[in-house]
Amino acid sequence: MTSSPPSLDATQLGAYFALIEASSLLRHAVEQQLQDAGDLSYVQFQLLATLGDAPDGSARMTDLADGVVYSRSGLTYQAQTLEKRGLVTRTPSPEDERSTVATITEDGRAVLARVFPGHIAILEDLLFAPLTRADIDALADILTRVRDHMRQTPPRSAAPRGRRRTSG
Amino acid sequence: MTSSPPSLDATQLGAYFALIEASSLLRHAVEQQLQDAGDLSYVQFQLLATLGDAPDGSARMTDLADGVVYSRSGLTYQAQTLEKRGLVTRTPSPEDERSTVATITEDGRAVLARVFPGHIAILEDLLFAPLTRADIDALADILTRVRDHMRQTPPRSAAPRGRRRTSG
DNA sequence: TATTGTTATACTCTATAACTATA
DNA sequence: TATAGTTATAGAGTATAACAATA
Repeated sequence: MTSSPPSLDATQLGAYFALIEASSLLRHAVEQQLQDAGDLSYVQFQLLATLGDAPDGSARMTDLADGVVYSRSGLTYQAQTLEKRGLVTRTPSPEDERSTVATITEDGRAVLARVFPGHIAILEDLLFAPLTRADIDALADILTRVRDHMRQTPPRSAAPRGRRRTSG
Repeated sequence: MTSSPPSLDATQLGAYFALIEASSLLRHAVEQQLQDAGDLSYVQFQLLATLGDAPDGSARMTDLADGVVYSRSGLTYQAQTLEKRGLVTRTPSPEDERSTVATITEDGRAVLARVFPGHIAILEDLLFAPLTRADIDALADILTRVRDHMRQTPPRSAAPRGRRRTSG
């Protein structure tokens, strides 16, 4: 009874389920490791890593929220948590007084450094171990395209407020 | 030892980030749709879908927990929620009095049916739209291997009680 | 008026531990 | 004693709406 197109073929279904389950298992394992090694949630790690990757260790809250979290209040919550622990600082932006700039601290970088090795070890063990170099190349290529496409495609029920700013 | 390679190459990093971000965006979009169309969380959908897929619409709680959820109490919680809504029933197993068997109801199947089209539409739009047939084949192949590998690899800190083993 | 960010709040989800009951 | 499941409970995380301040 495949009336309309309400159906996927077996391969599509397989890709979907495997994607969800693999990412779910990976995420779970990584979260455990981050918690054990650095008392960090995954989101917190993403924030620290994003800041640590920036040239000056800083980023505007909005940009952080765009890349990592889905709601502004969620980011505020996480930033507060990190600030209480002294892993980031928040200061008003000199250029735009409305903006807040988050900056990773030395302690923040230290936590990041403490957490990285185990993080990478899990990726090696869980994600890359069963893959060939060609697999990894293909996976990166395919998923990068998917991600870029998803970023461009606005959510069905676009929030009344926040826009995805990739439209530039 | 073997803490030697505390670094990944650019392609590995790309594959990892793309995997996390793509699955995260997809998950988010799907959760939104499931919520809107059927007032279901993703886990609840997974439970219903698993039951709906079973020959008799039933499964033991433990088996459900193994596939979908990470803790028993979490499954109990979700099963209760679904039961309150009349989407599943729970009955003691005749074979093993310790076990509980969850069964999807007609209403449960109806919700599933109501939710499916939109679910599939999102997958088409977000996940498959930018991919060729060959991409999808490759993705399914690679991620299936990854998932199977992850399933076999036990979590680092195994819970004192529940083993994640499919020791059947 | 639009944008940036915070606060208050409510809610969902998850996990741990203690507990019951059956094998 | 080991397994299956529930309950109590506590905590983390998220989102919405109201709010304040700047552009």
